[in-house]
Amino acid sequence: MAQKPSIPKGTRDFSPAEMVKRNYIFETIKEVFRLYGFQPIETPAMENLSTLMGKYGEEGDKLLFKILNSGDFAGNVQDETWTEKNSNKLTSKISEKGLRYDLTVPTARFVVQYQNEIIFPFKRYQIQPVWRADRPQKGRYREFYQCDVDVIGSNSVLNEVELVQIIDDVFSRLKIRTVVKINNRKILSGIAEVIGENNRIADITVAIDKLDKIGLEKVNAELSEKGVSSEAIENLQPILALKGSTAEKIAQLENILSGSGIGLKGIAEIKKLFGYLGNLQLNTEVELDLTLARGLNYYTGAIFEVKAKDFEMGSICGGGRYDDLTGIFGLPNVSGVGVSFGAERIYDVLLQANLFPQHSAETTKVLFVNFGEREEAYCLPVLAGLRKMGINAEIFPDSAKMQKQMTYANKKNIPFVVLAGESEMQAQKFTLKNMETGEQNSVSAEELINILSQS
RNA sequence: GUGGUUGUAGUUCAGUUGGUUAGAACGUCGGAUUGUGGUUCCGAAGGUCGUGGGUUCAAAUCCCAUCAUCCACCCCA
Repeated sequence: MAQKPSIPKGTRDFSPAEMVKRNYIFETIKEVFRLYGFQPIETPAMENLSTLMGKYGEEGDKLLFKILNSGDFAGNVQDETWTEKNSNKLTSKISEKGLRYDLTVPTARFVVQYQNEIIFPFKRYQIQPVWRADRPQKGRYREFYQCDVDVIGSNSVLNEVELVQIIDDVFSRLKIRTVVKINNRKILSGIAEVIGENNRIADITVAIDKLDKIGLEKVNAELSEKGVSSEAIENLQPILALKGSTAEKIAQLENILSGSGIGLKGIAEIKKLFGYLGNLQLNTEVELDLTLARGLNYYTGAIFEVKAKDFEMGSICGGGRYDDLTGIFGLPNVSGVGVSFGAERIYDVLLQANLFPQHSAETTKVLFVNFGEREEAYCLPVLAGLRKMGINAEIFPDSAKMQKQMTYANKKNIPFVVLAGESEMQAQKFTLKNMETGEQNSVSAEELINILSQS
């Protein structure tokens, strides 16, 4: 046996059966995006490293896949650069491109680059793979798809409302019961301000984020370890302990944050958002969750996270608002708000719950068994008629054994088989077999098309 | 980046204190069945035991190295 071929760690092949399922998710998501007026863009798999570096923090830079320069990349490097063995320095000499790490930064680049052509507010969606040189583990890959939908260039809370509607719409169609958790960065900033730790927002939010994971005590321990004063931690306790309905939480927070301008601004936004959402007939639950911080530190307003009920699984969708999306590329004061659907995790949920449709537009509906040349000729016009009606149909290309052809239909999960041999030809009929019930009928060409276009 | 796990047939895995020719299930192919699949029965093909070295009369089994894999942590989707 020759050496077994393989693919890089953390990457995957997708079989036809898997692609049918994946496309079901992507198509459902796209349909909903279009329904709200979003249009697709695509950007290249690779970006200039100058576009990517420094946008994801120090960790992120390490997790970027870098592309070796073409040609004689080593020739221009000075000897001392090699011998110094400083990877960072060396990298900049031999690599100037990298694989995209997410879709947000390329979109920001896109907006800045085409700012004079883009119609604002820019409502775009983008479904493409991204790459991270992370160490893969369960449910985490080095190549995976992101399904982003964003509105860029509008500060209106109406966008947040519509994003929640989109989330509701998508998961209703996929039949996944969800709860949408919402928070606001300004409230978190307000909290930091009120407890007197203005510039420790990052540490505080990261710690708060872990509240339901590691518990109150460990969060407090982590906070003091990070250098947050014990007084501030003390002041934080009533906030962490907030209970009750969203409306009740908001009322209490309004009180607590009365001394913080930014905090009150956040309250106002949240109030408006929940006010709108309250009047909509949503299937999903929506709640204010102050422990929701998300690691990304560029969010400045609303923060979203969607969890699947009935499943032990991380979030299946998340996002938020960032007020200065494009500033780093030289276009300040452009706000963006969006969410990203986690296709891989949604796939796992649908698979576990057996929620994928049995047959889709991408599977064959009917197979014609091949009995020989004369029979082939007899079948071809009907086959063409079926396809004209938009029915996926195929004929087995060789007059192989019947058993083999039936097995083929069975494995491809084709629901109908047509048998047309000598006796059928004589009677100008076709035998239509239902592969699920085993039942079969003799029908004319016209009836065949009628039956298949209706079932 | 840190810690651990496992590498045996296409796949999932057995394989005794080291001992003759390395097994099973599923899958594949063929047959029972020249026009009937998914359920039955019979048969066949398929392995340099991840790779390299060492210990031994003898290694899938013990030791070392190396590569790969999966899992957890950090972080994230």
